Amino acid sequence: MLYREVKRRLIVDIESGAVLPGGALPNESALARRFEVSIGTVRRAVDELVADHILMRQQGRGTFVRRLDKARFMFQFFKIEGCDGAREFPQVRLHAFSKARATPEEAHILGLRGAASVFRIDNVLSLKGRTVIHDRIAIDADLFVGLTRQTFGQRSGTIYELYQTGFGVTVVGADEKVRAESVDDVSAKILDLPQGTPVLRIKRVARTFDQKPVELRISIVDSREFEYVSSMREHA
Amino acid sequence: MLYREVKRRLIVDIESGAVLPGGALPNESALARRFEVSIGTVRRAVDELVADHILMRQQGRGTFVRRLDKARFMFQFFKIEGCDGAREFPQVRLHAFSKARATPEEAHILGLRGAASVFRIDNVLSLKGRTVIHDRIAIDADLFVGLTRQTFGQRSGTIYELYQTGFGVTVVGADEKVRAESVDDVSAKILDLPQGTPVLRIKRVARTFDQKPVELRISIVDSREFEYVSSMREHA
DNA sequence: AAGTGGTCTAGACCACTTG
DNA sequence: AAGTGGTCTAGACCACTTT
Repeated sequence: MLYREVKRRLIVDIESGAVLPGGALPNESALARRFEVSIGTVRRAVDELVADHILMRQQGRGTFVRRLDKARFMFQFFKIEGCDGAREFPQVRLHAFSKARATPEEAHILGLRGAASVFRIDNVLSLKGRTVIHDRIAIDADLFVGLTRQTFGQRSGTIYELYQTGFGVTVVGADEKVRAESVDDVSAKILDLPQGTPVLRIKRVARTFDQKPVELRISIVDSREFEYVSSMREHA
Repeated sequence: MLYREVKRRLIVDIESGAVLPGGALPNESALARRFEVSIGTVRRAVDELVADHILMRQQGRGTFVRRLDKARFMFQFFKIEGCDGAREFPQVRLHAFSKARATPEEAHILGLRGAASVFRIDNVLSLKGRTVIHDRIAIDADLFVGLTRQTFGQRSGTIYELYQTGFGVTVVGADEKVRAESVDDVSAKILDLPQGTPVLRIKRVARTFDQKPVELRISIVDSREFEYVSSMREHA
């Protein structure tokens, strides 16, 4: 389990900002010397971080910390696609931004104390020019100090890229629970749906290292022309 | 990529029945001699097959071909759980069994010629004593020669275990697409739901080695008290 | 005690990228 | 040409299971 220790120390380097997103790690022999292990052990630790989508290797160039850019977001976290299988990056519009006391459920899921504050962000996402997703996001205000409607609205990349480069919060995974329900009045208005239309309700808990929850997101999806996809296999 | 070749040859052994589900592989040094590679290369091939849930290693005992038993089915393929996170093996009741011409969609998805036949199997699944899932399964009749309502109904384990031990078809992965819709009349009756209740409609394509599709399954899920869960991370 | 998989090492050689 | 990651080898030593 020596390689586990190496992996842990590499994660510390990433979390602490010693190596920044997009930046290169020292080469394998340097890491082997520093951690006093063989190159094979370094490789095994890096292998896992590559499988976790944390690092990226390029033969002949080096090993880099992956950025949570569009391509990766689409690949790892965006599971809505057209009924014909077409995948497309959604157009995102900020619908509401506020700071408020966490609800008991939010506090419980995000692991906050009772009196904590959260930022609440409502987004409306469009695919093929149609408004099909209504996202309600809640994040710990103490983890994203200084976040404002402006910094959020003016971000250049994905939301998770903003978390990562602006606040040092790297989302590494998420759990989702999906159910069918009749659209509520608020989402019906946003998605321009008749009352009672069946929609998907997706509850996502996004996590950073050590499975620590950092974001709660409820997505309401008009699934008449788009679907939620899930693949159950390891290697593609 | 030598280890890929070793992996391929191990898969041939499994598909051909040279090593049966539950049976042991030769030990690592024997495999290394047979394939004329080093033990490390054998290990890498086996590592991937273990990650794919095809093989299982037990230190001190050996390496075994995994059976598609309940435990594995629950872990890998059954994604419905209670809203409280409780997981339970469903009670399954055979509702209908027939053999018929494949519809164009079935033929396309399963890769059959136009005139092919399929078995159609309707199952009703219960959790916590409540009927919550209606499954409609279609499989290539030419792949499951000799399957009857009796052999199906009298199976001892899971459906996928029957495929594996009875017909040499090992399901190794699946893709699912989920949408919300109003329950149709047939499923409404089976699930005892009022007309128009929102339900999940899950379309699963189960695949064997080389991604070959072997089963098409439509599941209608009453998601009022149960949810579809999906995890987006590599290592647990 | 013998046999199995689990981990780690040390190094050779190759493929690719950069200057 | 020099430096990087990618693959494969050969073997030591450990932990565990079975006999």
